[in-house]
Amino acid sequence: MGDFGTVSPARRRGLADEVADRVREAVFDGTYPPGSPLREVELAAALQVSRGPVREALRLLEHEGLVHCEWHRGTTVTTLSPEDVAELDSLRGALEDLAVRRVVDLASDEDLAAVRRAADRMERATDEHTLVRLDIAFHDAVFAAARHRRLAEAWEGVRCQVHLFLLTRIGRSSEGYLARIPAEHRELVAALEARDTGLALDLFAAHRRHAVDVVVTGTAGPA
Amino acid sequence: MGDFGTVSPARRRGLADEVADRVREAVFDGTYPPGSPLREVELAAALQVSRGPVREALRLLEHEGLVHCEWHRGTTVTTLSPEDVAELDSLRGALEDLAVRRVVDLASDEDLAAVRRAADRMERATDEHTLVRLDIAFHDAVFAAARHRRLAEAWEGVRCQVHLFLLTRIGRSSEGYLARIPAEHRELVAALEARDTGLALDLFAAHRRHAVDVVVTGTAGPA
DNA sequence: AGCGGGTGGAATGTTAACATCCGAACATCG
DNA sequence: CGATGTTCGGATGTTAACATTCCACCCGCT
Repeated sequence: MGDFGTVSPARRRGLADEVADRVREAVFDGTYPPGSPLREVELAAALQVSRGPVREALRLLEHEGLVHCEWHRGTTVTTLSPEDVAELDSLRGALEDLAVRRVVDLASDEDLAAVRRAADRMERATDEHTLVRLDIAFHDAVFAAARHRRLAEAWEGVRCQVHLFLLTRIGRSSEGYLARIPAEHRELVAALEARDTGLALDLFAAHRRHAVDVVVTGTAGPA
Repeated sequence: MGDFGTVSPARRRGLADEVADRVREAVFDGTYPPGSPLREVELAAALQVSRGPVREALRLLEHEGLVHCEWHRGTTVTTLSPEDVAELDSLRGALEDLAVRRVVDLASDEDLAAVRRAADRMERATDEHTLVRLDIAFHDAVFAAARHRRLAEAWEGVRCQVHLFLLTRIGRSSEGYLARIPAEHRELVAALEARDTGLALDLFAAHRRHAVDVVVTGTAGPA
């Protein structure tokens, strides 16, 4: 079952990455809602590390778009305006189109299997927060299957913001979310496995459209 | 002549940004060729600052893809393999396609004028290095005209690598470069100003193609 | 009351010293 | 003679103290 043949990278990470992970989780857990200030000394004290790694982590999170830093004014959790959501969606579309094309053209069967597993995992989700997490994980798998390092890095630059956006989505309308989303992703996987570029592109575009519609119109759209 | 009406942001930058600029320039000047190690203490001593800002600057440059850091092993200037160039080109294509579409659809006349000025500036270039610099500046102007903050940030993630790539290009074949490139950019501007989406997309694609062809085939292509 | 300037506090930016880690060269043992 | 263990040097990772900057509050003036 495990992926033998590809041993774990076993690379030692610095404290900064660890701190970044913790803060990221805290933001997604709702501990730090959008707009909250993230003071370096507080985080340093809470995580029992010095301010150096904390600073580094905050800069990393800024590059991920999760927080916003201003000179001598501190960092706050990003709040996404409707314009931000539009920007995010268009950029994500450009990246995902390329990813989908590459997956269809030259993804290995193991990569596709990993994508399918990520989709399957969504079926067993019980609450919306974990479903959002698994949703992001699914798209991570898609970008990983594209086998394009720089593309995956570019996705990292919007990944957390999409997560944030999906979080506001479940705040607006969670009706049928748990049932609808897994089915939608099943279709995406099917199109990918069928190696149907046009269909996959359309389905992914529709998938994104559904997400923004909920936030923009405030409803789940036409049933 | 100057752009009055839009006052300079006048925001104070930290030392890290200053250091990053210096190192970037040094890399593009050839002071640090690809593969060179960038030691924190050396840079700190040379720039008369402490290691803190230098570390921060190096992390920034890593996000720009200009250098590569490894844990407890130091940072080195990026060396682009042929696969890297291919990755770079495809990602740049995805970003530039979106940018071109947006410029055609909703760029102001002032934005287009700025793009044209950037193209005009290339005519007066005398040596290849400054031409490369102006080439990058031209594409900066295009992304700026797209009025899409996140897209511009994504471009920043490939910008320096494209610069690096263009530098290797002039190393391979500089024949007719000084005369050809400005003309090519003039066509790009014309297509943009004509608001012809299809033509602009094609010309930008061809423009990218020319660049990679030089490096991949080792010649300037069919005369 | 409204406004301008000064002041205090708190947070970030910066620095220098300490701890940790990796790699290469040398010595050692089979 | 080859492989393994060790040691040494240099670099990065981390820490705590110092300097700078901003914001909010308050005071005095008009």
